[in-house]
Amino acid sequence: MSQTKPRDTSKKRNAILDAAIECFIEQGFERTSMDYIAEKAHASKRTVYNHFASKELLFDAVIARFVLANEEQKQIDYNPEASLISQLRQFAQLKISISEDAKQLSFMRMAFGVLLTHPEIAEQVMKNTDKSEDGLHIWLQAAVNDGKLAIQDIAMAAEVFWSMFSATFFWMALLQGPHEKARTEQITQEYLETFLAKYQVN
Amino acid sequence: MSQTKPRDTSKKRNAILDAAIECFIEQGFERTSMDYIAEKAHASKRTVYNHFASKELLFDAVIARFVLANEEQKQIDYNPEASLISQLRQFAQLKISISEDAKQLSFMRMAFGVLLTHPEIAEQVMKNTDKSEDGLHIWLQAAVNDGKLAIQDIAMAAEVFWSMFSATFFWMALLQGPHEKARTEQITQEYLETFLAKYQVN
DNA sequence: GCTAAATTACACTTTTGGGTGTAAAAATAA
DNA sequence: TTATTTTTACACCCAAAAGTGTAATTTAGC
Repeated sequence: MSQTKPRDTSKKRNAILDAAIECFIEQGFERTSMDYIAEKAHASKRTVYNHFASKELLFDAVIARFVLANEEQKQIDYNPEASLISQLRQFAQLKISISEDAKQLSFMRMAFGVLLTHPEIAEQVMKNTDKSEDGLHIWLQAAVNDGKLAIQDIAMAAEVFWSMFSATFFWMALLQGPHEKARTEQITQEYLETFLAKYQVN
Repeated sequence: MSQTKPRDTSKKRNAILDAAIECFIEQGFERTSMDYIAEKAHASKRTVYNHFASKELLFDAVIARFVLANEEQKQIDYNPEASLISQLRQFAQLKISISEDAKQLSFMRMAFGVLLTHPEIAEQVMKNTDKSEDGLHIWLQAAVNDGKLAIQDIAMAAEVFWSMFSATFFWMALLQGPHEKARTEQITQEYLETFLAKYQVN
């Protein structure tokens, strides 16, 4: 009779994930060896493999954890008293703050590098990421209901909004690093004005 | 007396580049071996190394060649008779057509994957790419001169324009492949209207 | 045809790194 | 304490792939 004696192995597992995420950011996926991860995690390579059957699966777990840690939906509530532009600026700030966080940027750079290079991993990762409701949608709907914005298609308007900010503060930042502060504000202002020129009710 | 007898080695060199570009697209940079490139180029590995001292340098040459081949500046001339939106749609089409060209998209995916993963290569490549004047700038200036657009900062307006289309038809296409035709037109229309809402003179 | 340059075949070195097998040691629930 | 699980140390395997040295062979300019 084999009795199941499940123990809590999450400590080592987390130590390994911590080390892995650090290594991947520091050296990139390809150049990080499993030996090095083990060393940083104060674990034996064998233990790493006991927890994660392959480097790919370890990478998947790292991504999953990162997504989990950052999926706190920062919702900005619609405030009929405040100006539209100031509230929209807060949404923009969500994207901008990513481009200002060197650690997060490094992680994204690494992750997308891997995803572009390894389609099979990309597929795995995409499966595990459910597209959650965008906080901007809710805000836009509220502004429409309040008669301040005229939008036919909320999803489309959100796409207009995010496309501008993503291109500059995510994709470009990925390649070139963060922007200068003055320039960031200048561009943000222009994007916000453009968005409102289209959707604001006169 | 050593007489120089320089021969034309561009044939083999180009065959190697052709093979390399094909291999990199097909398998990605990391997974392509120099042996395989040599085989596809109908050359010996030694010859490959005689032309390109390392895999990195071969990659650089591939990028340089691709940039060269695609740097034909497609300029759309300003036409005071035609509608602004129809002319701007032609600029948008430049970006969109990239996202519809599977081969080019594959190449971009591979190239950016490498650039994100290998910062040292990225640096090399960036050095070799001079930022050329954007055709849109010229068009926008002409439209301003014609009194049809009101733009303070041409470069900024161009950035607004390209950021929207790049995010959707370049970066997203890189990850997700091309968009459906109907959706492409819908989004394009919305982006163009947004741009004109901001800059068109009433 | 002569000659130097370019190319080839091929064997070889070397490094790297993913992944495994195993037996001993450490940790932990009961 | 005991029984079971987890972890460790460590030796190994193995495949892939970058890059080199060399001598023979082909090519092309003159």
